[in-house]
Amino acid sequence: MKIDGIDKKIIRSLIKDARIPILSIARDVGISGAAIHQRLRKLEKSELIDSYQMKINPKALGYTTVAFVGVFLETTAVLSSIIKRIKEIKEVVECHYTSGNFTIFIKVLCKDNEDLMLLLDTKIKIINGVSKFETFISLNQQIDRQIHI
Amino acid sequence: MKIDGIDKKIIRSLIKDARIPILSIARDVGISGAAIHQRLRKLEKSELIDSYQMKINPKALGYTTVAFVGVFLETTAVLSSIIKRIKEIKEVVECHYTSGNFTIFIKVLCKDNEDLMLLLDTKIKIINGVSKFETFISLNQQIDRQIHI
DNA sequence: CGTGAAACCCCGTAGAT
DNA sequence: ATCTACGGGGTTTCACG
Repeated sequence: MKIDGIDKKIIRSLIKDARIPILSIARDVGISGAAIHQRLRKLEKSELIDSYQMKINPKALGYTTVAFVGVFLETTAVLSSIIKRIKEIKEVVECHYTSGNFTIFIKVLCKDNEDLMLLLDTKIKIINGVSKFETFISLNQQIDRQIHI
Repeated sequence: MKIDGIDKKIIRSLIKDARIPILSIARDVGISGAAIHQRLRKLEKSELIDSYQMKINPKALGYTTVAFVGVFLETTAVLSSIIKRIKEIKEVVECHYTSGNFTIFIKVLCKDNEDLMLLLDTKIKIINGVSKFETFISLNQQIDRQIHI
């Protein structure tokens, strides 16, 4: 998959604002709307474009606490059934199977620290196969971006 | 900030596909385009909507390794200057100031594990004030979603 | 890979309910 | 808060270079 300078400009525009009109990109770049359209179709088919998403601001919904939880599993634990249980926890936004100290690693959003404690206590701890976990609370997110194009 | 069922439908549509036409949402929901338009304006003003973003698939660019790095800082370290150095590393997509075991916690995307080793060795380790760090490689991401609406 | 034209569709606003 | 209507503009496809 090779992308040229024009593709990069299209991608950068749409990363900044996914709802920008193609014709507006076309004017910026200096080629016709039809050409941008054609390139976009190709980029979409190439799987370089995963999706176009509206991004919600969790703080506006009262979710002010971001935390990472490293989970240790018992050797007898069945991963797939644990993942299934974790998926049911709506506060979980990421879940990774990891090498390193932990077996799985999750990112959660909670309304406050008390809700986080409650979540750990009533939703994580009780999952069968979870032996222990370690929590890291994000006091401040300094960087949030996509891979550089 | 109170949102009703119609707002939720609008938000869910746009999380799934940020480029969907307002009129298409209108037909789904069963009210006019003008009404959807007005609701969207309100949602945007409320800061519930952070942005509309095209999401890139890093794998299509050859970035196959996802890792988290917990960094310990020396007590004398100046946070802001360290963050500044970290921002210059293009593979870093998230950076959090955390409570817990680590001082800062970052998420990185690399082409492969060798590139990750190189990054840790030549870009993280050498930052003034970094005393040590711990790496967790994501072997598989099982969940990637936004807060549930 | 690029173009412009044509047909179709959408957006944003205005004014009424 | 919703509607219809409208004018300006956007999207998509096409034949062609």
